[in-house]
Amino acid sequence: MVKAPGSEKPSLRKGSWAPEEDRKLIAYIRRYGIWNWSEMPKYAGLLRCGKSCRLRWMNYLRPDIRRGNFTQEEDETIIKLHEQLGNRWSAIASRLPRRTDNEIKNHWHTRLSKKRLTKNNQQQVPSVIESLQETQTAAIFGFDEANKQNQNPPEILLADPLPIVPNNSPKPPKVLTGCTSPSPQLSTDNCSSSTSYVSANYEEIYTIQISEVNNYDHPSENLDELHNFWEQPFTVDTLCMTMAEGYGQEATHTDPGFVVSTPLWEYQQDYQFPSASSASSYDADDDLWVCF
DNA sequence: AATGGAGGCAACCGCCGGAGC
DNA sequence: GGCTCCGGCGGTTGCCTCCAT
Repeated sequence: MVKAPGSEKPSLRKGSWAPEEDRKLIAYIRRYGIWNWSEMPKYAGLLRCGKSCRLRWMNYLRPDIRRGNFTQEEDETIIKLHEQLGNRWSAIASRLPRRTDNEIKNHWHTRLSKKRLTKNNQQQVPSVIESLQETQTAAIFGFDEANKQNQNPPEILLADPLPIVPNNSPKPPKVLTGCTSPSPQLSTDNCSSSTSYVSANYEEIYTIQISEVNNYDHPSENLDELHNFWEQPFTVDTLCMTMAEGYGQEATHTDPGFVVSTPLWEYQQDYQFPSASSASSYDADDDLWVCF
């Protein structure tokens, strides 16, 4: 039996992700959201399995991930939670804002388990851990009154950064109602030194080229619309599609219906939202800033 | 400067549970 | 109830970098 030309499945790539692949994945998710991991690679022009894409996004490319060294408070929290929960890394990660289970797991195996072993051998119990067991850990999980600027936002502000398309949708939707990747001027405070090209080239990766988007084999895409979207510079205005845009209208961040979800806000903390004129408000239920 | 070992971490693998049919 | 698909999770692997020799 002879296979028809082109009928064979292309072999899937494995191993480290190239910057090009990262850009494609980010561009696609920013455009269409997450609708089906197993189908997504095909449309995004990636020779990767869906699981690989999901892992890459969840553990590395998501804009709301904090990277870099763990603080002592985080270490102590992990140790404490590990005592309570065991190896349930996802449960532990859910208590540590912006840290992934994979990162915590690696950190545990490479640093904390040894550290803990050493301490146990010395028959010592860290006093800080004891105090943590007795007191509320709000200072770790939310704002610290004494040092607000260096703390993570409250957990409630860290909603999923991207619109989720219902799984039963056979094709990506034409229009999204939100787009919340970070601005290019990311803080490098939390980036690890040089462990990965992504840390060093984070900004570059978020600069998506129009040609890459054009390569999407997407049946329902309007390329002109795509051109317009990607030709715009990265600004607060253009990073956020608006409800008005959903109906084919132009809009800016001051227009009624302008919506920005908090992950973007998180990266734009020096941005003056129009709330100063009481024309907008934060909707905690939907995790959005809305203009009126 | 070359090399080998150790550590760190991104990514893979296999399993499991839930949803849909 | 059984099957399939998909997403999530934890264990593990293997590559890369750093550092001591």
